[in-house]
Amino acid sequence: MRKGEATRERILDVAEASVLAKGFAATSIEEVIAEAGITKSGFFYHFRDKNELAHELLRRYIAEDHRILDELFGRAAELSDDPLQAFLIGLKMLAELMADLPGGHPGCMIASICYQERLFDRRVVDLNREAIESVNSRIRSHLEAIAAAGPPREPVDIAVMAEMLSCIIDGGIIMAKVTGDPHRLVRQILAYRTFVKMQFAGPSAAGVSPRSRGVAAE
Amino acid sequence: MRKGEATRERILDVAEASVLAKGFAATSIEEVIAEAGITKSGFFYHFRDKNELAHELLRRYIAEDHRILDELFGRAAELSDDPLQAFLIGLKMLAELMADLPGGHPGCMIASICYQERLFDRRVVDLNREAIESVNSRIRSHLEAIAAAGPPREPVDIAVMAEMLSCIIDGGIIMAKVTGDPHRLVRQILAYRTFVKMQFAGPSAAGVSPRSRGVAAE
DNA sequence: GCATTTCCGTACCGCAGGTACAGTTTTGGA
DNA sequence: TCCAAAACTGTACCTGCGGTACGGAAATGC
Repeated sequence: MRKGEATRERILDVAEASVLAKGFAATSIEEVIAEAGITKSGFFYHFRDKNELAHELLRRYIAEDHRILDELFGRAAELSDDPLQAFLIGLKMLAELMADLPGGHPGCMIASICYQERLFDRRVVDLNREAIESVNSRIRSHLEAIAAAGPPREPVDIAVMAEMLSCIIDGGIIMAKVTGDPHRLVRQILAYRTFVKMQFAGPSAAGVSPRSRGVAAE
Repeated sequence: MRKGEATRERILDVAEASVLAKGFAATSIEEVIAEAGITKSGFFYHFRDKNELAHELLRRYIAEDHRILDELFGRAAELSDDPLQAFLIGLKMLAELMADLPGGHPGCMIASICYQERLFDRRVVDLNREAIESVNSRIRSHLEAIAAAGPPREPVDIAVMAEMLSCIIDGGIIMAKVTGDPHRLVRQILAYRTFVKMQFAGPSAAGVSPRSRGVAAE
């Protein structure tokens, strides 16, 4: 039971790296089992077929993603009672997290699957949609709390601003991977942070509502 | 000669759609030639191997991309002498162009290749990097002209703001594809437009430098 | 110590990428 | 009109991988 879990995780680790580097179709089971140190029979003991591998790969990625985001913005909320400051702190911590990844972000599984839609059954595609909407929803709730204290400087839909972070991250990952410069992703997240700050706490908008000065405010 | 070109383009059309929907490895030559109405021998007459297909696919995509961007911002520049207004007009036209795509944007070839790096030789990978830097450079030149007339409200590197558009587009395409809602890409481009407008022409920054009122200003 | 879990070995099928090469049709130009 | 080049077709073949099937062995936990 415990040993089985470990092997399963090892298979998923190897497969995830391969999928993000070569795509799902080019991720050969032979290569995965060779790197994971098992046989083909061992692989098919853990996963019925390749499609189930994809499903579990995505499920695990989403769970980890949610865990990280919740912990990150949870800690940020402990550092400031003001929703805006907490969100800005969270964004800065997110940027630092990305900066600390050795070799840069390996890639977003959601984006990878998105560009190979036709390979997967509806369960995987639906899960992918739910995942991205779930992240959007989490971010949106933060922005709604911020907007409750005062309207944005320029009229931009809160939902669109929430989606923008997902776009910035996915786009930033691509930018970083293509150019070979991991810092590009970090810069983009901080640029988004500037956008949020300007929308809700720009110098000329100060005084509209009581904004506490948090550690992330510059 | 002319007939050969047409067949070649037809192959590339079919292959491009398949690559953006299933990935490169899963794009079977058998399927491409069936849809293009030729034989396998015919395919290998035009392309030495699958890697050359990838290279030509990317080359064609980049050329078309540059053509569209140049024409779009070129026309925008004719509508306003002010760099900021021209850029804002260009962004709005870009958003409209994306909104008019039937079935939404089919996907970005650069992003697709990025998530399958290890499949291709260095020529393709290098071309991909040059392509994204080239787009960044084009956008940056516009933003530099804008910044020359007055500093941004918040200190954000012009290069980062230029890269941000690429990120927004690539991220927006993914968001639109995964959710099945093409309009999400349009909204993101317009949100980026708002960011640029706020940075260089916000109401509280007015009067710093003479900004002409263009048709795209709201 | 015993059942369950966790894997190994082997043998096999079908499909697609890719190669090789000879032959055929189409096309554009002199 | 003819001819050479371009633009394919047809066939045959090799290789590697996804996937199946099934029997058995070793490790694990109670």
